Amino acid sequence: MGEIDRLDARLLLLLTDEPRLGVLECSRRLGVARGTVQARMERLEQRGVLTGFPPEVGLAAMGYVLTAFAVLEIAQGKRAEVTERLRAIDEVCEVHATTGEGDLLVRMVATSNADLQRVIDEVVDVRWVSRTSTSIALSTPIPSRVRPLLEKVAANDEGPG
Amino acid sequence: MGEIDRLDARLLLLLTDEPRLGVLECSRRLGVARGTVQARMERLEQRGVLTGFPPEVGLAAMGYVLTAFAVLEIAQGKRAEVTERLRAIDEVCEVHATTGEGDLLVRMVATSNADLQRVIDEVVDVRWVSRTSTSIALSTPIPSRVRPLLEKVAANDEGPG
DNA sequence: GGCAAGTTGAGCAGTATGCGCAGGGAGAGA
DNA sequence: TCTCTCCCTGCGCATACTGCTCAACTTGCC
Repeated sequence: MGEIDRLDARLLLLLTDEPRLGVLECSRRLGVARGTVQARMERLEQRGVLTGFPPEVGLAAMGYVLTAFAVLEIAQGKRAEVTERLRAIDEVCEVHATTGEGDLLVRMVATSNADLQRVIDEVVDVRWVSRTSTSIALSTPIPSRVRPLLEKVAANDEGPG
Repeated sequence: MGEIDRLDARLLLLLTDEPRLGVLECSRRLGVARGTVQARMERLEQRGVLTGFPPEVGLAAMGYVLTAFAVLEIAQGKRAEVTERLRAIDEVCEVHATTGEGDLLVRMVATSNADLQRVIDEVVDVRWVSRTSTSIALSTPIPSRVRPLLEKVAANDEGPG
């Protein structure tokens, strides 16, 4: 089912490194026929492995130089309501529902300390949020990455490619 | 400097919705000349606003159905060492250095409960990690998004576009 | 043996890309 | 007001890629 073979992984790695590569160029680099690459990409999309090529936006370059995380505790059974309110806050960039001490993990961005204060206030003021704990991201030693997982498959001996 | 005008924002929104659009098609949709779109994209890349079009990989479809977050407390002054060790763990997908109770926020993935146990153990066993607190992501009500921030600019009255 | 799936190499029409160039409009400064 | 610069526009060109189709070959499996 959710199996990715070596060629799939090599293709994804190639696209990770040079996302604007065309199908033809990929086929040349991988040493396979163009149709094969086309077919692989279609299948990867169908399986939900390759979900698209969203533009990666550097928020810092847009002025959103601050990133913060908040852990929210919320009233029992109010997760849907709270997330809806959070969705309406532009600066909220990501929300996960989690086990453990907190119920929601929120990532948000802001342009300045004052702006961050405003955003945090908006988040905290959401109804049914009972307790919050906020941390500012000082740096991001490891930005979001998938490469190592792909490399593991690409290095595998099984499968063609 | 880090200013994005309305046209830039509309272009980024367009690419967010349909990332594989070509320059020509973008120019048609935005009602501007092709050269303009080319120039805008180059400038956005130079400024670091548009950093690329990385393939978005559905980890769940690849078998990594579990996501977990860990907050690590580490020994004073050992951030570099710890992040280097974390970097070597394939399943660690993201690390932020934060203020507050914890020092590092780690996002990791795994294929099963047993696998997650192994990954967590690897993370926790990193030297200089003194205390950890782990949460499993049950769902992701708001996946990583930038759209609202772009829309805010696109809706603005200032600037051409 | 025979079927199904995947890969290959080829071809074709349509279309996009990178590049250059001349002209025009808007804003800054003398 | 004149001038300079920056940006957008519209055009054209040669090259290259895309989506699609086809027949033929390999592989694994019933």
